[in-house]
Amino acid sequence: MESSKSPQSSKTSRVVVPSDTNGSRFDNDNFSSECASNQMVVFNPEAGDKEQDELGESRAQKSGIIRGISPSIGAFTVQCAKCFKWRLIPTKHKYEEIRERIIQEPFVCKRAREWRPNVTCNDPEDISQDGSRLWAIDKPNIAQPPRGWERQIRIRGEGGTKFADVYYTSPTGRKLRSLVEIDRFLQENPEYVAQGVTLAQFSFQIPRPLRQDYVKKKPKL
DNA sequence: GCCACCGGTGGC
DNA sequence: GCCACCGGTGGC
Repeated sequence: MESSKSPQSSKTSRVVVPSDTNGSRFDNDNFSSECASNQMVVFNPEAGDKEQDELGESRAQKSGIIRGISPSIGAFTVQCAKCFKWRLIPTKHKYEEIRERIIQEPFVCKRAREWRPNVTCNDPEDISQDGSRLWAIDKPNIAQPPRGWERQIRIRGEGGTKFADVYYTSPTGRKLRSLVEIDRFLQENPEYVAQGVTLAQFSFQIPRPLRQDYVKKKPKL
């Protein structure tokens, strides 16, 4: 019944998930063979912000991350490898720091004490997998961007041919869309190379949508 | 005129 | 078949 999703005015844009359908599928059904602890997610809070009020930290996000940096991504959250609860990460920088070594150092609630002194696996999760938001599963172990550079993820609208785009903004404000462009930029601006910036510090891997039908299937002829 | 966004495709 | 890359363009 869900296979025939009609795009309905995708004009509404944004990346709000239609909700319902299957909220239970992700519970603990089984993140299955895949090691859930490796998965990191960014989500768009657009649809609901109830939980936001209950969390003191989310305030900082609201003014900081959401506003100024990326309208597409509302917040960053990581799943505890032990209890499987989702913990909000207070800053993008911290998120990127965790993501960079998520495989070698799986995230656990205890680590959230860096910004939430007494949190444990017994505390309720910061955010739940209800269908009210768009969840994007990020790729693990992506290098942190060089100092002064910013890596941005833009989630595309539902029904498109692609889920998201990644681009980097240089310290000078230049937006770069591919490794080819990065490489060219570095050649034209050797001072960054002198600072130690290398191509290996960049990745254009995009996250995957939790809902597979978010992206339009191939046209098929 | 610029740029954020989306679609198309060539190469793997 | 997937995805890295880039061209085109509509909205500001």
